[in-house]
Amino acid sequence: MSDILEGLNDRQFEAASHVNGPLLIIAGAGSGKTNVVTRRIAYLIKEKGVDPYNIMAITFTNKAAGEMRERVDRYVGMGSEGVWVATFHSSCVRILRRHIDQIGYDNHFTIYDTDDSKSVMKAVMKKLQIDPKQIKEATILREISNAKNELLGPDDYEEQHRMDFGKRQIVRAYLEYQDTLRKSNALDFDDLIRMTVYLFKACPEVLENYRDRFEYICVDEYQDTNTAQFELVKLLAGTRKNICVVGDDDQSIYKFRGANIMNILNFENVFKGAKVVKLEQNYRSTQNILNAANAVIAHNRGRKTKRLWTERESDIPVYFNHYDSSREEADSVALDIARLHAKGHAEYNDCAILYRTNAQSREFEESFVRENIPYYIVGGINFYARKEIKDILAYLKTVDNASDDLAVRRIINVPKRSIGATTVQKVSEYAEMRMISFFEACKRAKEIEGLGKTAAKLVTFAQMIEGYREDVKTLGISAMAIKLLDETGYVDEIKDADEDDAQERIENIEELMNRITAYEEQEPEGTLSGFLEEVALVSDVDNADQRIPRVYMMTVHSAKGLEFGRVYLCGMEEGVFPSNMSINSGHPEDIEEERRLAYVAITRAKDVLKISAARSRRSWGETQYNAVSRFIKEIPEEYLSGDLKRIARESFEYEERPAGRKSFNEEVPFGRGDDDGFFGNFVKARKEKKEAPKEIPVLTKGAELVAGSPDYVVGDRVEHVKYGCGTVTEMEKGPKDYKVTVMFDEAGQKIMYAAFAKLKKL
DNA sequence: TAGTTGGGTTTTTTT
DNA sequence: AACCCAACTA
Repeated sequence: MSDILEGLNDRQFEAASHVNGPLLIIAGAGSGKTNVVTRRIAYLIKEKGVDPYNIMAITFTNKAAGEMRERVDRYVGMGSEGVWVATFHSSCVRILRRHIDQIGYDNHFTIYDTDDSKSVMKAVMKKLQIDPKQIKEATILREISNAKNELLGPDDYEEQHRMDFGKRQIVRAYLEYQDTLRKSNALDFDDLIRMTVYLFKACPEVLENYRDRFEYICVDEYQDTNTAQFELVKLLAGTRKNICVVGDDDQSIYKFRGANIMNILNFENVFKGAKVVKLEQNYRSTQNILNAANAVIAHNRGRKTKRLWTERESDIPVYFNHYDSSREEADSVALDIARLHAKGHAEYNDCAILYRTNAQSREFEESFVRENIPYYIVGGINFYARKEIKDILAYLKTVDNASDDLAVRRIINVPKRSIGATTVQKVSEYAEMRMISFFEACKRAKEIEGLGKTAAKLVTFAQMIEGYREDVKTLGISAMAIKLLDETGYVDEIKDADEDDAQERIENIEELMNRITAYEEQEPEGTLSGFLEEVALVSDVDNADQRIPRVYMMTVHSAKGLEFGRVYLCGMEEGVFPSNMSINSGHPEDIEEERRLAYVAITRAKDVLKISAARSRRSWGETQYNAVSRFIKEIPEEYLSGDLKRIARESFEYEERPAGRKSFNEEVPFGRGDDDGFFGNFVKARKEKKEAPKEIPVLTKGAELVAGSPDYVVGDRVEHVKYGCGTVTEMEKGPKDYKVTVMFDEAGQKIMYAAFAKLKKL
């Protein structure tokens, strides 16, 4: 027997050693599925002589893809890079970049994110005079997204709803929306999948090409696939049907995004004769945690019955605390972590705060700032969704693809160039009439009537952009971007505006510059399109480096696929988790999805799980009083410590020990006194702390950039506002600025521009 | 054209 | 409470 599969348990071995024909792996949380999948790939290559080039592994997140890549490289060694490991979306982009011209698009297409789609829809509704009060743009976009996930293009959708007058407006909006995208040479997220399927169906020779290549296909998180993705996989699998899917029906939590749980439940019917393997041994959590998880998920119907078990016994119970307010909940969690950390019982990056909605992060953030605990919020406002980042990206997009009207219009007057709405309107009309892009119309502004002096400004703008298009070719992306930031005066404008978040916004721009240089470093052949593509497809979770010592806060959705030593599952209340929407929808299956979500949350914890709820919670202006979540009541009391009737103070009477022994702790740091005076005092005492006055970094203005060379050299120790201390390992003089590489003690290696980094010599 | 103000809306989750 | 947009004013 081969040593590639050594150390696997029986079930894992059975799955990993399967070679031909369809295979369904039902992999419970923490059952080592990535291990099984990657070992199987290694086994196919090394033992069965399969060429790495003939294997494809598809995931949902870049993070999962990255992990898989790493392990495949490790097990396979030489030649492993031939294996196609990518997310659904990036796989499709790769394919479309090569062949999309065959279905009438330009290969230089832009990818629109959710925000972009929203802007387009707004404009569409205005044009079609659809009243946003009658149908919300979000409703239309959701409907369009659903249609696309079901592979219905605008024409198919129109056909299907020909007689449906209630949907008349949506049909019109969809047609116009798609038309706008096409003119801008843009695809939205859903289009990436849909167009690839369309391409395969329209051009059999292209499909044939990929079918020949991908002899073995493996799909991760299969329970999250939607109809379009399923179709894509089916097309690629062809008649060979060497398809291996891995998933867990109990962790299907993306129905709202079109995921079709039937894809996994029906797999055996669609792929007759499929081998099915269940992985039920969990290598992550303690038995107590699994007991709670099993108890909750057992309340769902329509699942493939499965029961997780482990060899990890532990004395640490699952905690439940019922606080008086969400404020108290946040403070207590922060205090708990602060105390454990002070005693050396917990590392910050071992801890995660999980909640149902992003809005809940706020209170935790406040408490953590007060306690001086480093934290990181995953998701929420995506880094790339911030205004200043979107602005600069719009510049880059304009440089990359001038037909992207959305991007051009976003920046035409940012920073202020005295080009107002009236002018934009006139240019749009002109462009529309001549069937040219907005940018093209700007170039010809002199021909447009009634613009007066603004015409010259438009021409200058267009020339400036075209200048940068040349600059990318000669200088590269980052140097062009630096030049752009400098010449447009974008950063200056932020500084001059003197808003109190100026510092933060400049730091964000700095971070964007870091990411550009990082991209250039990683992909020496990289292009501007390539960078923008990565930006569009990389999410926040992908970037969250769990090795950095800080507490991680995120929604349960974002936490899927991750694990933490200590998990604080917060806001377990009726109306929050399960959400009001799911309770009131009238569809019992919506509650089941919430329950799966709760199951995902619980199974993130390795050693300690602390669940909490609050009696009162402020949410949009009003105080709400919620009952304890039904999911908590589904956990038998013997699995919980601190029952529903007891109160906050008891959470701190136990201090868990690494060995797992329970012991009483006399000091009650946070007990409720005889009455409720303590809470107000507590908050007041902490509020005193003052923040250091904000300092705005000195940067840009070409002169300063070139003149001031840094006061440090290679080998020096330096300090960075965000990354802490590190050693300079490399310095390279660029056209405008020094490019500095620093190895930070905690944050790892970063490449940055001296003017932005503001490094302090130590 | 740009800045201000008031009113209405918002929260489920995301590649 | 916070954000976004439209309408109004300078």
